[in-house]
Formats: sequence, structure tokens, C-alpha cells
Amino acid sequence: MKKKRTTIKDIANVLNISAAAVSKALHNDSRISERTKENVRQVAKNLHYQPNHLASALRSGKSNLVGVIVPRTNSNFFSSVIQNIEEVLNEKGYSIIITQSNESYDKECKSIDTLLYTQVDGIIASMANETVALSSYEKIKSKGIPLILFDRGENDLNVDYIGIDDYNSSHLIVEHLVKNGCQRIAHIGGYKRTRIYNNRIRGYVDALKKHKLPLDAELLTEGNLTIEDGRIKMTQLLSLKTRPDSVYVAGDYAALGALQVLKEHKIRIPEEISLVGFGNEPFTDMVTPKITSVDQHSAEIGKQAANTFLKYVENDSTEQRLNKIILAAELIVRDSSNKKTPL
Amino acid sequence: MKKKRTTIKDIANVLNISAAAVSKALHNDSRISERTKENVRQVAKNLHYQPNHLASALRSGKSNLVGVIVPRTNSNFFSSVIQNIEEVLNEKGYSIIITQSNESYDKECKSIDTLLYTQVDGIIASMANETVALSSYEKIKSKGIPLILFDRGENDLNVDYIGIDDYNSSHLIVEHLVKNGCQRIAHIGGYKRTRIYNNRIRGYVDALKKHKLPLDAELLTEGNLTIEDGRIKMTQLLSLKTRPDSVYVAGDYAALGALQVLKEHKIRIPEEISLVGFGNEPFTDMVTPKITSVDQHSAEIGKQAANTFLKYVENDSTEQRLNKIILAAELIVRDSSNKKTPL
DNA sequence: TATATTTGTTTAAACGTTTAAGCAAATATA
DNA sequence: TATATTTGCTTAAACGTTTAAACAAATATA
Repeated sequence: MKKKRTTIKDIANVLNISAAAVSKALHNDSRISERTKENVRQVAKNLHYQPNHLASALRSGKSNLVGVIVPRTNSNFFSSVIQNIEEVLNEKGYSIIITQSNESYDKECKSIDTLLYTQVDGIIASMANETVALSSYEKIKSKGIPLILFDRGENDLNVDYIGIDDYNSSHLIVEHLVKNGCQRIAHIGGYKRTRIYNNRIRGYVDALKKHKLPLDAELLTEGNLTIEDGRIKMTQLLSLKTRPDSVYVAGDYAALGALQVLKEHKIRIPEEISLVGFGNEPFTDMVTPKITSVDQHSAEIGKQAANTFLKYVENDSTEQRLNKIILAAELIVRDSSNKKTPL
Repeated sequence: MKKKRTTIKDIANVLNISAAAVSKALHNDSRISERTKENVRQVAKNLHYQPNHLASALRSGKSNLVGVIVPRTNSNFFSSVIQNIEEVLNEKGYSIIITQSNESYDKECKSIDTLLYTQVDGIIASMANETVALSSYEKIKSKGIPLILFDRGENDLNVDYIGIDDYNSSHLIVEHLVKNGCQRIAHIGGYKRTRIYNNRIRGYVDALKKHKLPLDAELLTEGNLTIEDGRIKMTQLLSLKTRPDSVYVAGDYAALGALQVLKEHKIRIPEEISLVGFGNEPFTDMVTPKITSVDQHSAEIGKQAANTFLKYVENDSTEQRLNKIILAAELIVRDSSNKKTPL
């Protein structure tokens, strides 16, 4: 059974002052005397007073809650982004509500509804793989609630976006592989409809051109980049008449699947086939051989996303518009592609 | 700039009925005519009405929000538990607020305050490694808010707990190692003050006794079970005059650290030293050799935790008391300890 | 036909805050 | 000393709901 909560009125009664005075004292209003403030703080402590967020949020129109939507928390990238968002926002008195879309468009819509219903002051999101329709996100904008996208974004929404330079990352990777003597570079990519994967594909294609390498359609695939997807695509690549001498996978999980298949086929890595992943998930450094990957600066992305949100609430007049922050990614070279490493 | 929200009153005005009628219509009250209900639904849709959670929660005293506190989301175990909690609770109209303690007692206290402030209807938590004082958790209880613990619990709080049988898991592991011919079994354990790790240690000690194996103090260590901790403890074990022939690590991350050290020392696994982890994190199946581990049934734990919470809100009279649900764990045997596997 | 019950609605208070406006007392300014 | 300003509070309304109580009209019961 619920115990009776202590309210601002209880404090007021004890001190024989008005509830308004108590409220102001607790907010350190300059028009309240030090003496009264001290008294209020004392009584509040004695009665174990805890402010009621619902009431204050309702009245003031500010919930101090920020919604975060990610495809899943179960990946180092996303959980690191979240942790950094939380750190920055907590500092400013905000709490975050995390929801997972599980890469499902349906779940994403539901999450958005829940967050709006909860009256969050803003939403920071990375879109599900499945998402193509934007009406749900438009709804957020139409309510005048700041929307910040990261990693998986969408130009057409005309909101802030923080991500890494996917196009250029592909260039880095191809360059690295070429330097290691690779000539026939395959790409296991994500779905083109997702902007970041599209950019990686474009970067891959352009980089091949730049290095005067032939572009072979059978070396370029699209998928959802799960471990299973990586296994399937790698198996396909191995069955080609002319196998690639290197594979650039647009996600670490798929890269892991590819690695498993290569090992099962007893193909030497990187001697016969070099492998590069994307995301710098911790396991890339744990498996044998360690997988070369691209670090996405998750901490920085989280901080920038949080700060972008804060920018809006601090001077609340600004209208939102397309504003991209693109961070340079970093190639972490490991055993799976570094032929010069002495064994 | 914030747009004006549609409220229940706006709908009432359009239809020339009272706000109360609208509220009841939306809640499908039996005393409202079908005709009015239909009208209300229609107008609500046209005006893009979205109920204000703050107002209804304030008035009804129910926020439909449940707080979840975990040491970190960045582990398969926790994120899987969370996902299952969310699934069960969403079904019943609850949303969850996830907070991470980062294994810090301080952060945990802050999280609890934030959750209470947000007026959550319940809290499902797994305690931080650091946590020894319980006053913060007592505060939850004293407010009459259901508190459910999982994995990392504490008897003294006298609340519901869902976890696996740690004591018996240790028996399973020791038994398995003995069957594989191991005689000198080391244990890299967690801190004894944390109940689950204490149980694993007790199980380890008792299992050694049961199998008439000598208990050697230098083979039993305590730590925080990070990768780094695993590295340190394994290095220590290797420097002993008589090395162990097998190591049971109470956490997968530490087991991974131990594995790294073993590989760096070119020690053959499992021939020279067998290795067993705990938690069945996905990477145990990714590394070489694959690490034997204990599955903790994260999905089941999440579901049970959520259902336990629901039990309280559905018949809200019940007082909370110590009530443990202990699930049997499952040993997943892999290469790191299975000497009978033909190479 | 008179009375009781059901149906469909309204009224008004309440949830716990915040805040604009008001006001008396104390202090500063002329 | 008279007036203006500042200080420290109070009053009352508001935020958007829910809900107990009231009530008129319609319908059922005797």
C-alpha cells in the first residue's frame, strides 16, 4: 500500500507560510529571505520531501526528460553513445529514457508515441534499418520538439545530424587494402536505402575508380549485416570463379560472420583474403585474427548529440533545420588486413 | 517555438460536451453512449490529439513508467534482460526508463533519486558491484514502490529476487573439469561482498571438497572481473610454483582477459590449462578457442522480473517480502575445456 | 400511474507544482 | 518628510487530466 507522500504544502504548514513561498525557496528565488530558505531546506529534509516531477513538469511545460531511440543497446557503439549522452545531459538536470527499436519500424513508431506521450523535451534517435516512412518523425517535428539524429539519419527530415564521414571511410579502407597489395576488393554492404550504407557503397565505388581498379558487380552485395548475413555473403563470394583477394564489410558483426566462414574454409587471413570491418566493436580486437575496423568515435557522437539538444532548449527560439556534424573516422589496422605484420 | 497542444477540452468544445465526457469516452467508460464515443474518437483523430501523460499520471497517481537500473547496458546479459522486461511491460501499457550505474554506488543513488522523482510505478534493478549500503534502496521500499532485484541482489532488503543458482553452477563447472581430468582448479572470482560471487565461491569450495580435491588459497582470487582484472589474476596464477591445470572465472570478460594472457604465453588450451567462464556472452563463442561458459537465461530472468512487478500492481495490497526465484543455469561446453574434442 | 432504476451527461474538485499579480512592510531616495 | 523602490511574502489561477457526486431524462418495475 502506498504511503502518503510529503508535498510542498506539508512543508508550508509546518512553517506557517504559503506553498508558493516554499516552492520559491526550493528554487532559490532571490525574493525569499535566507532565513526562510534555510528553514524550508531543513523541514524538507526532515520530512524526506521529494519533489513531484509530474506536477512540476505539467505546470512548467518542461519534463526534463529526453528520449533516446536506438536500434539496440546491445552493441558497443550504441551503448557508448548513450552513456555519453547521459553524462552530458545529467549534468544539466536532464534524465534520459532509452528505447530500443530492434530495427523494427513498427516498434520505432510505438517508441515515438510513448516518448511524446511522456512529454519528453527532446528526442535523440538513430533510425531502424527498416525505416523508410518518416511520418512518425515528422510528428515529433510538428510538435516543436527538438529532434537530433545520429549515425542513421535522413536528410529529408531537415534536422540536426551527427555522424562520421562514411564516404571518406570507404576511401581510407580501399586505400589501405591497395597499399597491402589487394586488387580485387569485394564489399559486403548494408541496404542502400539507409544513408550511411549508401555512402559507404558510393565511397567504395569511387575509391575503386580512383585507384583504377575494375568495378565488378558480383563483388558488391547488400544485406542487413548480421552475423548470419555476413556468413551468407562470404560464402557467395567464395563460390565465384575468381575470388576476391580482400573483403570490406560495412559492419563488424557481418565481418565476424565472414571471418567464421573463411576460417571454416581454412583460408589464410590476410595472406589469401584480407578482411576489414566497420564499427570497431570490442570483439574485433578479441577474435583471431584481430579484425581491422573503423572507429566511429561513439563518445564524441554522444556528446555532440546531447549538446546539440541543449543548444535548442537554452535558446528556444531557433527553428530546426538540416545541420550536419560530420566527424572524421579512424581506421584501426589489425591482423586481418595487415600483411606486413611479421608472424 | 512550441506549438499549442490539443487537449481534451479542445475536443469537448468541438462537440459541445464536457471535458469529463471526453475523458470517459476515451477510456471507453460504459456510461458513455456509443454515439458520443465515436464522435470523440473521430475528433481526437482529426485534431491529432495526444493524451498528456503528465496530467493523467499526476491525477491518477500512476505514471505507467517502470525504472530499470543496470550496471551497464553494454553486455549481452543485461541488454537481453532489458529487452524482455520491456516486451512484457509494453504489453501491459508500461514504458521503461533505463539507467546505468556504471558499477558506481554514487551513480546508482542518483539514478534512484531520478526515478523516484519521475514517479515511476516500480523499479527493477541489478545492483552495482560497489554497492554495500542499502539506504537508497530502502528509500524505494519506504515509499511503497515495488522493488524487484535480479542477478545482483541482497537478502537483507527483503524484496523479490530473480536469479540463477550460482552455488550449483559452480558445482556443475567443477564437476565438468574433474571429468576432463583436471585436479588443480583455480577460481578467479568476483568480490565476496556481492552475493552472487560469494555463492560461486562457496560452490567452488564445496565442490572441491566433494571431489576430495585440496583447497589451495593461492588458487582463489577476488576482483572486479573486468578484462584487465582477468589478465592480472591469470598472470599471477601463471607465476605460481605449481600452476593450476584449469581456471574457472566467475565472469566472461575476465575469462577473456585470462584467455589473452594464456595465448600470449603460448599455453595450449585446454591441454595445458582448461578455461571456463560465466555468463555465456556472445564473444565466448567467437574467440579462439571458444570459451566454455554458463548460460544465465537472461530472457527468462527479464520476463520473470517484469511479471513479478505486474503481480504487485495488479493486486496492490500485497506487502513485499523476500521471495526468491532461482533458475537453474546451464553449462555450455566449448573448446576451452573439452579435452575429448578431436582436433 | 407512481416509483425505482438505468443511462448519459455535467459539475467541480483534486493531483502537486509554478508563476503572474498583488500587497504590506521595510528601506532607499529626493 | 513625502515618495519611490526593494524585500518578502501571499493569493489565486493555471497546467491537463481523472473521478466522485449530482442530476435530468429515459426506461423499467410495481
